[in-house]
Amino acid sequence: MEKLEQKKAETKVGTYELIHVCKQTGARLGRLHLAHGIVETPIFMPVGTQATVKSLTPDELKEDVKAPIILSNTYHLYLRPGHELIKQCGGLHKFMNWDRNILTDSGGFQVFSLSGLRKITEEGVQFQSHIDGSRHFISPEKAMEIQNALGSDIMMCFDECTPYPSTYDYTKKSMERTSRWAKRCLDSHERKEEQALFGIVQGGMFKDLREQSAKDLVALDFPGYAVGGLSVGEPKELMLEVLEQTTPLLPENKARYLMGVGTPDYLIEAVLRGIDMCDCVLPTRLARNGTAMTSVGKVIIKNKKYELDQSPIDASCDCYCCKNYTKAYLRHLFKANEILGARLFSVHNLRFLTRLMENVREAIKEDRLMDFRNEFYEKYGYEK
RNA sequence: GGGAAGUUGCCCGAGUGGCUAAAGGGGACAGACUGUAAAUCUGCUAGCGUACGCUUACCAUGGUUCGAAUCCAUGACUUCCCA
Repeated sequence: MEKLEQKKAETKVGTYELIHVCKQTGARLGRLHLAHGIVETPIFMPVGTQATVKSLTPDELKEDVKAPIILSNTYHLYLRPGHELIKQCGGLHKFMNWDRNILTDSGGFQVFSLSGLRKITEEGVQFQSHIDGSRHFISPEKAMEIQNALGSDIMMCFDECTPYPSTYDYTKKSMERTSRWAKRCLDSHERKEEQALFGIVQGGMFKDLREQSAKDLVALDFPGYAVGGLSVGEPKELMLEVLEQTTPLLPENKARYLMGVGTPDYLIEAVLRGIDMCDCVLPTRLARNGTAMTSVGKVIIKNKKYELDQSPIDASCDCYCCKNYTKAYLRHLFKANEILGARLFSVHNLRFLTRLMENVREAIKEDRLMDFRNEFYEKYGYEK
């Protein structure tokens, strides 16, 4: 027992342990060693931008969803309540009462999504707060300082999520800057023993730029790598093509994280292409907007056809929502704008994706991920 | 019994002569959402037609007018005030 503890302490944070490769597909089953526990991969990570997975308690995330890791966000927590405040409150885990792992996004996505409010230079990004319009400057060093203060288990490099579509020239310039920023992030990261810093591959939809980006980042030897700049509006086929070309460029002994993907089909396709981790706001956002993800496709609960439906959202689901409530009742909650509806759907959608990944891991272990995929699509109503 | 105000599409409500099949809400119906500026946003809501369009529409009936939801008369109903 002592020996095991010792071994655990010696395992560097961010260490990826490859357990098995699916003989049918090449998909990876693994374990990611982090400061707040081991994460079995492939994994879907719920997003809790503002130090809360919207509408859910940590207990619900643990017991109902069964999430070992969640995301939070550098930019948002820096603006409100402020990373120094969170540090003074004992760090992000204590602050939000979450004792499992946290991955913090760097704010790179906000460079993309708040494009009307910022200006990018070599030094960093000048932002105007979306809350009060005040001006702020986030550099790679600043993003590291914030994430060090938050104390997340996985930190992300400060990058630019290149918009789609972008020209070759812009994408190249942006990708090269992201590479230079990655080096600066690595150099200014002060808590390497507790916090694993992941690099982010950019390069838009251009093969040679993806190659260059991967090469630049791999040379810096991060404990894990993300594929960024995908799922930003490009067609699915293009996205899968770029992903398929990008993951082989990443080291096999490191975790690979596809950022921002969250529909069941994208998750499965990502795993098939060698991805170990995904995150997305989609399940929680859909939940609040009244759409459930189910094994037979999505359910827009406000539709009239569910008015008297006495069945659960998903009969094959083991979540609290599906074990206790009918579609008719859930429809009523959403029509009446009752907050419980958003909560129950959030539990369900997150559990649905978490369970999907549990099943994916099981299928990889048994070398039948392609069969699983085909069966899943059959029921879900996707063409293969 | 006397006086005043009012009656608009599923509901509330704007509109006081042509630009009105009628603003704006709400509701209903449908859709979108992918490292969260989102419990948000979009479409649609008289009938028929893909559409130019046609038909029926602003309490009822009659009238004025080239033209009426809008002006006049009568009736019905609603609300308020005084007895």
